[in-house]
Amino acid sequence: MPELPEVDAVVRRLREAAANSTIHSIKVERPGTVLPHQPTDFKPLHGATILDVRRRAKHIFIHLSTNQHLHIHLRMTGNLYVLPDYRLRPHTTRLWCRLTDNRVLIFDDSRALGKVHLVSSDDIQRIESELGPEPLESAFTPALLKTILANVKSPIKPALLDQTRIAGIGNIYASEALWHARIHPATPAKDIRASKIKPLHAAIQKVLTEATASAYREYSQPGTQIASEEFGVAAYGRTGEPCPRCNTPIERIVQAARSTFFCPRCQQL
DNA sequence: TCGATCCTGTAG
DNA sequence: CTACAGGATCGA
Repeated sequence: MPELPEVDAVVRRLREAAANSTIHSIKVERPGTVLPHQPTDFKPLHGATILDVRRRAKHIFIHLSTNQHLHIHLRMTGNLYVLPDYRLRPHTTRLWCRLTDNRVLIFDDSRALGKVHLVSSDDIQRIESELGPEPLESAFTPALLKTILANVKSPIKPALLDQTRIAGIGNIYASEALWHARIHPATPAKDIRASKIKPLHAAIQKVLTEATASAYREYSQPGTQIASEEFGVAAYGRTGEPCPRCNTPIERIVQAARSTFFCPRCQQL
């Protein structure tokens, strides 16, 4: 279940395994995965070479020698990896690409919420233009964060999940960043004190940087399942457990239909 | 800005 | 059995 650090690790692993490989054939096991396309739309890609694999926020783009791109979003449970033979694919495989060396690129997604679309360079430009800045790039400064949050009436936690504001923060690391910055998740974004902007910016980068390093280590083994077990979670999923800073029991609330975890003592309104 | 929705799997 | 899951979109 990927957030940005896991997507980044998946992309890196895939690039190493599949760049410069040629697609022998593509099989769509579940048509809903490729909607609005028809499975037959992928036939012209047979024989195409994978030029590169990259990501923008949580969107993955596989550039093909036909000058088309596979636009992949893993959503909640998607995963991408290469196996030595197509017969080894799990039953939750939604689409797979057999490569000319007989290895197979698997799009595995148990909940089937993820998507694989065939797009043009123009489509990619449009998709990217609707996304906020990458939280780990140098353009994302405390000053920019301040601008992004100004006038935003919604609570900070759901605001951090809005990909048009900042692109790449997900539910776990939003909770974790707010815990590190000692900000209550229900604080209206525009009301975050100026003195808290820098700590929040630092917390976002710290959490994502550490999670990325952790995801790289976990995914260095081919075929590793998605999970961020090595990353040291402070609050997420720890309802009732003591806050690592002050021992107050962590609480769970629901915001915009997503779970939020926080320390009611360290993170006050 | 909220709730429902797309799906399946797993934990309690 | 029910509740919940790390995402995103749609309509009310």
